[in-house]
Order: sequence, then C-alpha cells, then structure tokens
Amino acid sequence: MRHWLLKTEPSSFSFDDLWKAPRRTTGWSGVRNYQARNLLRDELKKGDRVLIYHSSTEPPAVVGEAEVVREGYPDPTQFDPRDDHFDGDSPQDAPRWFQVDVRGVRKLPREVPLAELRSAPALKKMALLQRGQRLSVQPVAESEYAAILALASK
DNA sequence: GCCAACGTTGGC
DNA sequence: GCCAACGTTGGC
Repeated sequence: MRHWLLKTEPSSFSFDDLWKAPRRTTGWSGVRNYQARNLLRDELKKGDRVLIYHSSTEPPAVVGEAEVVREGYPDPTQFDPRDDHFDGDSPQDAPRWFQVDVRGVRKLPREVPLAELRSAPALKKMALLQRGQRLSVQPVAESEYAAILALASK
C-alpha cells in the first residue's frame, strides 16, 4: 500500500464536502496537470491511503484522511462544456484527464498546519515542503505519513 | 495583492 | 527544438 497527498482548495471543495458526500465518496476530478494525471491514472491503487491538504487558505493544513476506492478512470468533467474544467481538446475516445474515487476515512483530531510540517525534522524531505513544489497529487513516504498522523494526535 | 516557481503555448 | 511570453499555483 502506498500513501499520497491530495491538495484541494477548501473554497471549491473541502474535506467537509467529502465527508458530507454520499458514502463519503467522491471522484477526485479537475486535475489538469500531466504529471498529476499520470499518478492518478497509473499509480494510485485501491486501498491506498491519502492525506487531504487544504491549500490557499489560512492556514494551509493537512486536515483529513481518505482512501482510494476506485482506480484511475476518465474524469467526466473534461467533457462537460458547463464545467470549469471542460477541455474541448480532449478526445472522447482517448481521454486526456483521469480521476480516482476517494472515500473519507477520518477527519484528523487536529489539523496540522503547513508551518508545523515545515518544522518537523521527520518531514524534511517531504515533497510538499520542497521549494517550488506545486503538484496537486504527491507521493508521501510511509514514515512521513506516520509522522503527520502523530502530529495530528498531539 | 505580490511574486517566485513552474507549466504551457506558439512563433520561428 | 528553442525560448519568450503568458497563465497558474499557492505561500506569504
């Protein structure tokens, strides 16, 4: 089992929205970056654990845990002209963008803000904290995942 | 609101 | 294929 981090802006979709969704499950749609697409399409597997991270909010923070319940399949929003993430150049027969389904597992007992992640020695190498890192789907080492959960229960 | 970092586009 | 211009991300 691998571990991942998914970024989202809570003003558009928050962990609470995931929690309130039917069966606490949603398609993780709208990712429009090829590197992140490749991860969603090929690497995220059923049962993988996921940290949900809120960006562009105060403070940015890891807020919850989820799990992958369906592996990569075409993101339907790319074909919906009314959707913000519509991509008219994506061929119907060879979709460009993929998503997975994730189910909320638990809200963390305490949010772990970005500043706290930065100050944790165990997270020194975490992808999220590297300079210029913007990828919205990131692998997380098992030790990093465990360290973040430990911070969340302090 | 600023701006650094990065990704994409498109002329050549 | 190069690279300047432009757009986006996302912390601060």
